[in-house]
Amino acid sequence: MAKKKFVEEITSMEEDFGRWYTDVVKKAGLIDYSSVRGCMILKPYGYAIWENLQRKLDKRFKKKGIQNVYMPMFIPESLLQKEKDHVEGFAPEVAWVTHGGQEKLAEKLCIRPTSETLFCELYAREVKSYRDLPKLYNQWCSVVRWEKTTRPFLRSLEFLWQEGHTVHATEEDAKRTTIDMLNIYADFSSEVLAIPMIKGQKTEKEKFAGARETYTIESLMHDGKALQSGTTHHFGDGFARAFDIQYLDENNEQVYAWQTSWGVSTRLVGAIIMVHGDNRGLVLPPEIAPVKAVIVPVAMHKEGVLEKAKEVKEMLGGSMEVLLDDTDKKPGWKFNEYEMMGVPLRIELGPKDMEKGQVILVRRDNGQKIIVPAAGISDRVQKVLRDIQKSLYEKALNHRNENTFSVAGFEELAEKIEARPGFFKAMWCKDMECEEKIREQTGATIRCVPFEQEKLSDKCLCCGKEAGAMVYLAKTY
RNA sequence: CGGGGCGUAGCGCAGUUUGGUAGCGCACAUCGUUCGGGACGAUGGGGUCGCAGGUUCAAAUCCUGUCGCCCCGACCA
Repeated sequence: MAKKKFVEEITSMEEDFGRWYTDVVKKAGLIDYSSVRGCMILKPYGYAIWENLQRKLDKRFKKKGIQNVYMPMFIPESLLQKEKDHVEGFAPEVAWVTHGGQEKLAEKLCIRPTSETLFCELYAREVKSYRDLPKLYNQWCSVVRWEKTTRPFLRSLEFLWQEGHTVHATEEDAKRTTIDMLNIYADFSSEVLAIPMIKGQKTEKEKFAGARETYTIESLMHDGKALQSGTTHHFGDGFARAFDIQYLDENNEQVYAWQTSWGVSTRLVGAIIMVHGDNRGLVLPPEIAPVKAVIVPVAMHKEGVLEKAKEVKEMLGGSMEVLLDDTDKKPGWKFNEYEMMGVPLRIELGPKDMEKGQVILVRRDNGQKIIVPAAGISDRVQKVLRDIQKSLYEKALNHRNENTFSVAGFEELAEKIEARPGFFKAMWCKDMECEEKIREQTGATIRCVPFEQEKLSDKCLCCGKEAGAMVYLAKTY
C-alpha cells in the first residue's frame, strides 16, 4: 500500500490557510454549523476550551474585585439611542425583535450587540454618592451582531464573550482601570494562551463607538495576518452625561461619573488555533487544553497492558485531566486523532515498555519522544507540560519577531506587505487622511499606536510630514 | 451587496448532457481475526435527491421561483 499522509482530511496551511482553518475547526470537533446562517454550535470539546479560558480569566477578574452580574439580552430602542456615537456605530448591525407572540410591540427591542446602555441605566440608579464608587461589574454572555461575512470563532452572528463595565469617581481612576484591564488581558494571553500580544491604543478611526480612548491587544497569526484579540475603552464622562450618571462628591457637589468597558470573546479560541496549529491539526497550550495528556495503550489485549495504563492514569489523574483511550481502534488511528485534537502530550504504553518498566511520552508541539520510567511519572509529565507551554510561547514570539518589519515609505509598505504579510512598524503623522489612503491602497490598517514606541524617523510614511507616532500596520481578520 | 461555484445517506462524491427500479467510498452496527503511525473479512442498517410550484404516462434529471453554503470582491469591533 502507498504511504499515507498522516492526516488526509486537513488541507495544508501552505496550500490554503483559510481551508486549513475551517478543516481544523471541524475535524478537531470544536464546532459544527447550525441551520442559522453565520451561527455555530460549540461542541463539547470546543466549549471545554472556552470554559477553561472563562474560568482562568474570571479568577483574574475576581482578584481585582470585579463582580459578575447578568443583564437582559433585550435593549429597548429608546435606550439604545441615548448615546449618539454609540448608536450610530452599532445600528447597521443590530437584530430587532418586533413581535411578542402575535402582538406587535409598542417599542421594538434590540438584541444586545453590547450592553453599555443597560449598564448605564443601572448605574444611573445605583450611583448616588462618591461612597458608591467605584463599581466594577462584568458579565459573561452572548451578543448578536448581524455581520455580512462570518467565520467560526472569528466573526459569527452570535458569539460568547465577557463585557466588563466600571464606573469611577475620577477620570484618573477610570483611565487606570482601562490600562489595568488591558494588562490583565495581555498577561492572560501570554501565560495561559501562550500568545504574545502587542499592547497599544486605537486610532480615532478605529476606536469603539462612544469611547474617548480605545486600547487593544493585537496578535499575529501564522499566516501573517493580525487579529484584534481584545479591547478596553475609556469612556470619559460621555455616557455618564447621556445617561445622567451623577453623584454627590465629598464637597456635596453633583458631578458626573467616569466609565470604562472591556471585552474578550470566543475569538481568542480562533487565535489559539491560528497561532499554534500545524498541518496535523490543532495544538493546544497545556494551560488551556481540556485534555492535557492521552494514554494510548498498545496491544491492549496482551495481558497487563490495560491494567498498567489504568495505573498510569491513576498516578496522573489526581492533578490533571488525563484521557485513557481503551477503544478498539488501532494505535496509529489514535495517534492521528489526538494530534488533530491538539492534546499536548501522548503517553504510549505497550508490552515492550512494560518489560522495561517505562512509558513513552510524545510531545504534540515538536513530536519529541521521551522515554521515562513508569515510577514517578507524575512529576515528569508536569515538567514536560510546563516545557510545552513555555516553548509554544517562545515559538509564537519568534514567529512574530521574524514577521515584524520596519518600513520608511508608502511604496515600501505596499511592496513588502504584498510579498509577505506581517506586522509593519512605521511612523505616522496622526492624520486620518493618511490612515485612509494606506488602507485603500495597501489593504493594511493601523492596528495600534503601541505603548512601546521607537523613533524610526521624523517623517510620516505616507505624506512625509512630521511624524507623531510609531504605529503597527497589518492586514487583518 | 456584486461576480462565480455547489446543494443526492452522518461525511466525500458519481448519476443530470440524452427523463424510465437511487449508487460508490468512508463512517455506523454485529461476529471473527488483528493491534508500536489511520488493519482485514463476512453480514447488515440508513435516502420523500435543499424547499415550493410547473411540464410529463413517468422528474435527482427539464422549466420557474425560493432558501442555504463555499470562493473572489465591497463592507464590518
